[in-house]
Amino acid sequence: MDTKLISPPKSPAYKALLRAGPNLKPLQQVHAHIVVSGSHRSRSLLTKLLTLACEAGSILYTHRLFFSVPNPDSFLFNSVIKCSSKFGFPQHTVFFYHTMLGFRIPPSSYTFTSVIKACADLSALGLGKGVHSHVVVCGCGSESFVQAALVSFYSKCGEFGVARKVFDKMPERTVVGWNSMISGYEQNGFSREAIELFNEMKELRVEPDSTAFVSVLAACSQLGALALGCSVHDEVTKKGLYINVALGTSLINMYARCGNVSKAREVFDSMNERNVITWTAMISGYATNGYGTQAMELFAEMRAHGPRPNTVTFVAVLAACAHTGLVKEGRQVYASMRQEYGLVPGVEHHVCQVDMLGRAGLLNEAYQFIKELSPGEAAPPLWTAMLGACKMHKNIDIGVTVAEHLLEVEPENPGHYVMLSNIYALAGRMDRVEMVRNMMKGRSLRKRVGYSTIDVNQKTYLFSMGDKSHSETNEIYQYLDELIWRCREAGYAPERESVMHEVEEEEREYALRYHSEKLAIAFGLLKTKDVEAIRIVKNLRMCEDCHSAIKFISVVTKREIIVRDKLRFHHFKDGSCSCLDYW
DNA sequence: GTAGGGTTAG
Repeated sequence: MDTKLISPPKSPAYKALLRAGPNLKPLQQVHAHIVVSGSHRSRSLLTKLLTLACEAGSILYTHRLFFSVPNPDSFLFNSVIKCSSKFGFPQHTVFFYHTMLGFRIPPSSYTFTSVIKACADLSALGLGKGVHSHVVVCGCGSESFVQAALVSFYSKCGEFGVARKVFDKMPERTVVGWNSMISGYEQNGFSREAIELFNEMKELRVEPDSTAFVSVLAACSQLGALALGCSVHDEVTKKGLYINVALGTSLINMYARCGNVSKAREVFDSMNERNVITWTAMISGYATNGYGTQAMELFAEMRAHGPRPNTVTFVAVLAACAHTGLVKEGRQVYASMRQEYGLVPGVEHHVCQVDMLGRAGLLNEAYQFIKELSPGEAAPPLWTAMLGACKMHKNIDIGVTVAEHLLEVEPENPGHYVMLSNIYALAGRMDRVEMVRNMMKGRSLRKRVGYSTIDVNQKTYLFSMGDKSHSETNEIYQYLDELIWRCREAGYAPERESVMHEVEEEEREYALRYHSEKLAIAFGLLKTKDVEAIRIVKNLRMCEDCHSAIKFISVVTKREIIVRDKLRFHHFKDGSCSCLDYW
């Protein structure tokens, strides 16, 4: 018989607390009983009550309970520090930590782990450094739990070198220690380093757990590395790991962000537990891949039997409406945010609305929307969305006004200059184009360099515009020229080079035909078999000329081409694109 | 006579 079952019975009051659980009203009722029965002097009961109150989300009640105890001991302090950190009240954790020090109660490694986590949640670098010194003084510097927390803290504060230093000095690296560093890399955008470290860990015979897989899958998502992501999924399956919510969601996100939506849906359907994040990931996956209708269907299902949507869910749904031209639906969804769910739309939601109206050609309405929303100064992202719409619909007048305004407010943002110069180019005002370029140069603003990557035989190849660094450069350029020629025969008309149509900041001195995505596609076509789809990841948005050219390439080569750009996916097949040219 | 930590997903 299990010995745990014959542990001594708890007091009735304690059992009542357990029954109440982390629910405020029942807890307060039990509290009243405790007071009436005179057992409110019991530390143990109050400690349990306090942690449950905190878990219930009432930090106020937690404070009241804490200060009802005359001489709090280290046990009570550690409890309140731990639960406030765990249940999302990091600033209170710091407060209780300072109070503890004021009471001259020595902190332990248990105290430190919670406090460091709180500092990480607050991104409070200075504060955390102070705690770190204290850790060393107290002789807790070599505790593996404390070290893992420190690694995570430093990387969340962007102090990468320090995080790595702490990691390198760990005497014994638990899987959690590795995970801290791997996720640190991943969250700071160093996906390749994250994957490298993951492999290094396995070589040292540390078994990855589901958390490790979550991080490495996130790294694959960032890179758009489908083949690698699939092999990680295989590994998860072979290990027989249970697909918990985080792992499943991470898989969905990986497949969606690598362009394989149906596989993402397969994972979604196979999961035992799903939460808001899971649903949002799937909806957003549909939205970014151009499946607006499916996104709306899943959202309807979520409203009917899924978890309650939150503000992030609404960003995904509104983006789906904007990108698919579902104006009527978008208006309804936007209104329902407040009316049905009591959620307050934020800047991201407003941007989606402006984007939606603007793309649909309702420029005046979009303009009105911004004006009514912010009688004073509107947020730059709203004007940026408006500007995109002006360029799309070639509305030079509003476009120039908006762009000039943006240049005033954000003179450091190179994107605004590029947009303005593009609008001038559209209007044929080449003198103005030159002027804007000179302004940029004068302010020594650098444009972002565009590049595209493609994976062939598990190797990643990177191309930038006019790139000639590749060993097979001649072959690639020759093939691309031939390809473009075949496209022209099929009806492709390149954009006139005198008009700069590039959405992003690529040099116009280079011919449009050597944009990085075209180079990567040519390389992919040369190197892979006829049946495979070509998958490209681009760091910026695609220009209209490339978009049009790739449609023709998909016809003349009879290949499916999938391009992930900065914002979303383009699935090219038989001469059309999943974005329906509405991007 | 009270618990037990650090890492993870949109």
